[in-house]
Amino acid sequence: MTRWLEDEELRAWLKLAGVMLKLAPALDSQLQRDNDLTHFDYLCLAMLSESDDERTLPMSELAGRTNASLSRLSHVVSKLERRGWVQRCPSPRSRRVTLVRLTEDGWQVLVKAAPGHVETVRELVFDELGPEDVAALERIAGHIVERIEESRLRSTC
Amino acid sequence: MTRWLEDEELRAWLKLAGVMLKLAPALDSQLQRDNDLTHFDYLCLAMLSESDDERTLPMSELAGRTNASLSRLSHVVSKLERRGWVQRCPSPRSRRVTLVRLTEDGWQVLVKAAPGHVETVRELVFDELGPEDVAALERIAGHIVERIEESRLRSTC
DNA sequence: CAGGGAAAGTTGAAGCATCAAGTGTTGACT
DNA sequence: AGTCAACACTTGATGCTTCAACTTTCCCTG
Repeated sequence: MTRWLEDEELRAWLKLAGVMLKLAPALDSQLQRDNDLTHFDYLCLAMLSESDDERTLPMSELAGRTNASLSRLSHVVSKLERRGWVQRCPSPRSRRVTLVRLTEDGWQVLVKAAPGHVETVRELVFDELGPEDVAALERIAGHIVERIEESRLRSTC
Repeated sequence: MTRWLEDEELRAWLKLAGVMLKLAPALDSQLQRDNDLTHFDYLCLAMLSESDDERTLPMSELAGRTNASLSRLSHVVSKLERRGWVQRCPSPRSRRVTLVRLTEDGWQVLVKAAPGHVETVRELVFDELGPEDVAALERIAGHIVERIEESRLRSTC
């Protein structure tokens, strides 16, 4: 008794799949070429830079803000730490959380990479998109993200 | 002289990034668990099944329809061929194209996997999305995909 | 028709992501 | 005070993706 997708839905779905399959590689490719960074690397640095306290966040918090699993984040933080852009340190609050801090070098890398990345995002997404489209995009994407989170909750209970 | 993103744009962008980072893994996870398939594996089988002639397509055509590089596709087709779900054969038209054909076994796998996958897509994306949202999604996603393709053209010329 | 360049595909290596299993830590309940 | 489940990670193995290099085949242009 499967409810198949309507024509309209199917077309929208194929386009959305196209975005998933093409946008991430496109962003990766620009950042990799110009700054030897993954889009996910960039996100980590950016989220740390925007945290209030000393550019520092607990692993789980950073995982939440970057939409990543703790495992994925741990591997990436190790890489960034090897490059000296980030530093792990114990939390004074609890011995099971480890804090990640953006170093000065990491901040410089971010400052250097940001303009090109933002330019790419503008070019691929926002240029020629009217304000009502931006609003619709935020609404729809937000809705999808919420549904995914709800569904994860349901499956782990 | 970087034109940074407006507040509205930034919020929309973070949500869209969330979709990229969460939706693909969510789809992969369901298909992997229930059918030992990647979302990209599924797309390949599905695109072959919908081709007119004998469930057969040239590699490049399939790469186009699945938004993948030829290299990525080649590796995946090798895997699917090992499992007996797909078969490579030479094209009668030209000796440099290789055709990929969906086998009966591959068709059965697709038939078995489809309901669960469609159900997941409904649950994560389309349920509770009005018709005008679906239309907006198609329009916006289509726009982004176009811009990515244009930008690839520009950079290879 | 000869050569050169582009197109179609394959391959191997390197880097990423995911999964499952592990360690230590904490809070809650008895 | 002791136990036990849940939390916050980390690690190593496996599989997937990308990248660069390569082969074949085709087309075009002089």
